[in-house]
Amino acid sequence: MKIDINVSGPVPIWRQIEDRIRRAVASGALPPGSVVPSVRELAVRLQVNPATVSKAYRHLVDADVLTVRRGEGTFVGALSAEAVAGLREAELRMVSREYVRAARALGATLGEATGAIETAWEEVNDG
Amino acid sequence: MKIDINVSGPVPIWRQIEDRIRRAVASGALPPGSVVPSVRELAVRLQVNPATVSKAYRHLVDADVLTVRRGEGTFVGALSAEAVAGLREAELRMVSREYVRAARALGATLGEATGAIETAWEEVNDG
DNA sequence: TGTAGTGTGTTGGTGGTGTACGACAGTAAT
DNA sequence: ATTACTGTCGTACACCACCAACACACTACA
Repeated sequence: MKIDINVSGPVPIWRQIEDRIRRAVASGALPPGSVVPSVRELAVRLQVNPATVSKAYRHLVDADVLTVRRGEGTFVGALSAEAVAGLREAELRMVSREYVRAARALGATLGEATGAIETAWEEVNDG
Repeated sequence: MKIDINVSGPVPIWRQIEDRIRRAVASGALPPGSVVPSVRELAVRLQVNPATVSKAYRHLVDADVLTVRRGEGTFVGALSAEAVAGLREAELRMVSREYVRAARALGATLGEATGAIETAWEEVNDG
């Protein structure tokens, strides 16, 4: 469980946390039923207020991704394998579309767009 | 010159405008020396305040992408062809890395990542 | 030559939304 | 009871977007 956030920039911290957790669940790195870092622990690790982390968790609870047992901790919900797979596919589709939109705006061809991905694939270190 | 913005959502309007203009310049749709829509005109078209557009333009001026001739209008700076190409490449590299980071976080393979791009390429309508 | 008119971008003041914080409340175990 | 953990509540602050008025440049016309 490794999370790094960008404090500056337009996207709120709690949303960054939400996205990371959601992706971790979708990827299988956080299996259903497993425990996620406590609000305080993650807050300390990210140099952030507990309430900020709590807000991200709450959104994920509303989306049925996490469940909270007060006084005990926060856990990944009891999602079926299909639900996890669907979550993953939906996430991948979303980021793909976003990238395609940007690439088209730059006047890139499909080959150029995928080529840029292959190049970036080497450069980006594993999370 | 066609711009659509998302009023809701976390990313500020002025930053959306900044990104669109920058990409238009990088793609060659807005050649060096050409005139960009006036602050007022774009403000009316986007249903937005002139000061908001002005803020976006000012950022692009600071980045040497645009130049302002007060009383006359705002123009794309006198960038060389290499500068434009560099701008385009930098932009493409940035969005590529962002996508790769997300795809890796989802545990996707390179083939799956590029495949998702190809799928999305068909679905996304041209800007 | 000067003066009004229309175009341009810019500035100070204001209201509102939402973030991130410090302090608080609840629960389990010792 | 007390301790140490959990998640949550009210609030100050920052930032965004709006509004109105401003400063500058060119043109038309008398």
